[in-house]
Amino acid sequence: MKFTYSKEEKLKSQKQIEQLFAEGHALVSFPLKVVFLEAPKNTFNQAAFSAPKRNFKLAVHRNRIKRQMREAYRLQKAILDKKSGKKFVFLFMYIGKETAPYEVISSAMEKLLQKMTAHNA
RNA sequence: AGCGCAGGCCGCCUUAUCGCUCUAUAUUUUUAGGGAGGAAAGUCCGGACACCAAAGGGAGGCAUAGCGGCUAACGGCCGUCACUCCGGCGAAGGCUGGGGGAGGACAAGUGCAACAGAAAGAAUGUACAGGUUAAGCUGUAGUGAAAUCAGGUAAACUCUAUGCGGUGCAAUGCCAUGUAAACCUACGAUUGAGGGUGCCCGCCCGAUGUAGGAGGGUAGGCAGAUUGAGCUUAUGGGUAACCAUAAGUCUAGAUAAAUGAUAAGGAUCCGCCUCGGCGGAUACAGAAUCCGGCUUACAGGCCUGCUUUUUUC
Repeated sequence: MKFTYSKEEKLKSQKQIEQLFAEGHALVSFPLKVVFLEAPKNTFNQAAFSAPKRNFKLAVHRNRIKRQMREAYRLQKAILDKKSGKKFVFLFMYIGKETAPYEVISSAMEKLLQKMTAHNA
């Protein structure tokens, strides 16, 4: 297993994102929240990351949060692949009001991934 | 040397591991190299470029305002003068150093104005003198920068001169994919529906058309787009902004949006203190068509000029 996160693993389709909001399930592990949905047609798991402009006015802060979330996902996404070949789309959101150290984001991401694995098993 | 003011410059570094993106090279995932800023920000001016109707006339609106220069252009920059502020020298006239410097017109109209004063444009008071049938009718005193004499003010309306067409890369062109020349309603076919990126005129386009409804589909790629009023150095011209010539150089190019994450070490600053360590801090902030400016934010450090204080000679 490689710790990669390339273009194929980014969620881009606006249609899929709309569907995700409409039909997806949500899980929370502060300060992160994830919305996910099974996507049988996909050949990869696809993920997107967001930090709301309402809580983080500066682009620098939003960039940093998204980068840290992406890094945490990249290093720990192997948890998802242990089970069946089902593919999913995800949207990770940062719901905290202030920036957090990387360890906090990393451990929150780990919990989320394990919760999802349990939910889908 | 310290403090203050003004201006300019820099604005953390190295290594390792795991990743992202672009370009070459390989051709099946190797190898090599590039990868945020001085403000990338605010989107306030000016351009390049693109389209809108040949981008034409008018109304309206906006901007600028001593003089000279620079520039592709500007509301920017440079120089300079009137004026003005702070300091030094001098008895004084004045000389000198630094800072500010939106500064056309109040001889067209309208408006505004602290204090003093009876009164600052429909108001003529008090005292004295003159004068008359009578009367602020005349003069002086007093207030003030200014009193039937008019003055000040235009970053007040306004006037004058000059300039400005509009919209912006989500512009625009091409390729691919998909659907439906389907259905309903209204209007209309040269006597013109409707449209052409503010208004009026003019002009242009315009018929299997136009507008609306309901219900579907696509929302990918390429060009624009990263070589440009480019950057560095040298020489020459110019007080300067800047210009000319020569040589060298290629320096981000993403698109649900790369430029990162983690660890270790170092540097600078601050605090504690057992003088060797420990703890903390390292700002403002993230390219999106590209340039030239302006404005605003900024830990810490360096340089230059001036004022002032102290010490030494």
